[in-house]
Amino acid sequence: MPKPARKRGRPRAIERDAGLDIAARLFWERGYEGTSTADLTKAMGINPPTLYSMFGSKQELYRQALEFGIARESGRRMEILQSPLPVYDALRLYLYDIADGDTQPGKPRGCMVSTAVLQHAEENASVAQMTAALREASMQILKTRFDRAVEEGELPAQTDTDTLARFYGAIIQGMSAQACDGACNTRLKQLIDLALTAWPGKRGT
Amino acid sequence: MPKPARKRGRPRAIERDAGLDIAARLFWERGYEGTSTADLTKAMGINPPTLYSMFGSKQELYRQALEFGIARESGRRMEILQSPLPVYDALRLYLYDIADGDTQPGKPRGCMVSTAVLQHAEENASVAQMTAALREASMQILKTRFDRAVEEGELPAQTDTDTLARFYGAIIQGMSAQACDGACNTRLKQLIDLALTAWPGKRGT
DNA sequence: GGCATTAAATAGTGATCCCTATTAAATTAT
DNA sequence: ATAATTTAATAGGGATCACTATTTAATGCC
Repeated sequence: MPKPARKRGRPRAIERDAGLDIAARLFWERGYEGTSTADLTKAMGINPPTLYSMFGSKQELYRQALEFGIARESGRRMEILQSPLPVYDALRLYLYDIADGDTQPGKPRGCMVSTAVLQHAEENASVAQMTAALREASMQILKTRFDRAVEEGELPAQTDTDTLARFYGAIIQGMSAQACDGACNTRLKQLIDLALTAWPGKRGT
Repeated sequence: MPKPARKRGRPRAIERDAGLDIAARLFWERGYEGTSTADLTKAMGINPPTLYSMFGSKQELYRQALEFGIARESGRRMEILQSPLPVYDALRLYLYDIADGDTQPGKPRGCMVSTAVLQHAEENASVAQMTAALREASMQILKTRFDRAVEEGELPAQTDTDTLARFYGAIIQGMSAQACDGACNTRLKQLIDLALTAWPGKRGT
């Protein structure tokens, strides 16, 4: 019989996911260096030892908060990108979804990863490497999708899929920067529409 | 007779411009929040009171360092953009120059402005506003050049010059982010070349 | 040399940084 | 009730943060 599964011992003051949600939001808005552990404990309603026993360290909490925040979006975005649609349309919807993420009402502007920890103190180099790796991975996902499109004859065989992926990666990063600066959803999508005119074979050639 | 013009009183330990050069480099590499006043005084070889008497505050020093750093490039870039070349060629050379700036050997990666102070602590909101205003201004410069091209018949009358400017602004911001992550000069220029295929009227239509 | 001037260095300030040794509280099992 | 277990809170440590009141040094002019 599965009992209420209530472990013995003092109950947690906050669930792990609830803590990660709060941390993700703070790091997202203020960045890694701009968010203090005092900010985090205060927002979670806990004291420092609780934070450290739950998450280990500030850096480790950031890693987990990134993972948590990404997990919420990656499923939907993968579905969009790997859908049976033509690769061009899948890419367009994928970029639109990112633009929506950059401009959600009641949430921080921009992307949690695209423009995070670019310039940083030396002591935070390993944190910067985390976000850089995530950016690289997201461009690899695009490249892999484009490679498949080449294999399936949707793109010319000589297409430079790597540059194509890094180009749309740059658009994603630029959108995040402009969203941080206050750009609205419509503007970001105008940007996407223009960027899509660089797609191989569009507009003649 | 113009004497050596040596003022009386104790000579400065470091000239203002030399100090700004060092500050610009540090802020460029580590960002505003990642650079401490101790970093700055140590690199300049001075003590805190000297820094504060010369520059006022950390924020004020950042403002002056940005101004100093921008002044070194803006002249050349304006010449490129306002040259008698066709606007498309001027834009290409302009973007190439920025790519070169993002990947100078022996200098920090990326751009001092394009990806600076995007996420930040609340207390640094006014600093973020400074860099945001500089980004906005640089896109306005592009738009103004494109507007002129429309007037001179180089671009179709119905061209959305604002979106066009924000699109190449996004490319500039994306290049800076990717340069921070280690992208080389060649990669950035491949990106530019692809972005230029979105230029109105290129590749048919 | 002595004075006025200018800018430096000394030696800190209180606040905040990330983090922790220790103690107290809240729960289930006996 | 008592014990065992699990987690939270108290209280503070050492380092660093941006910044400054005060004193000292280095120059040109007389």
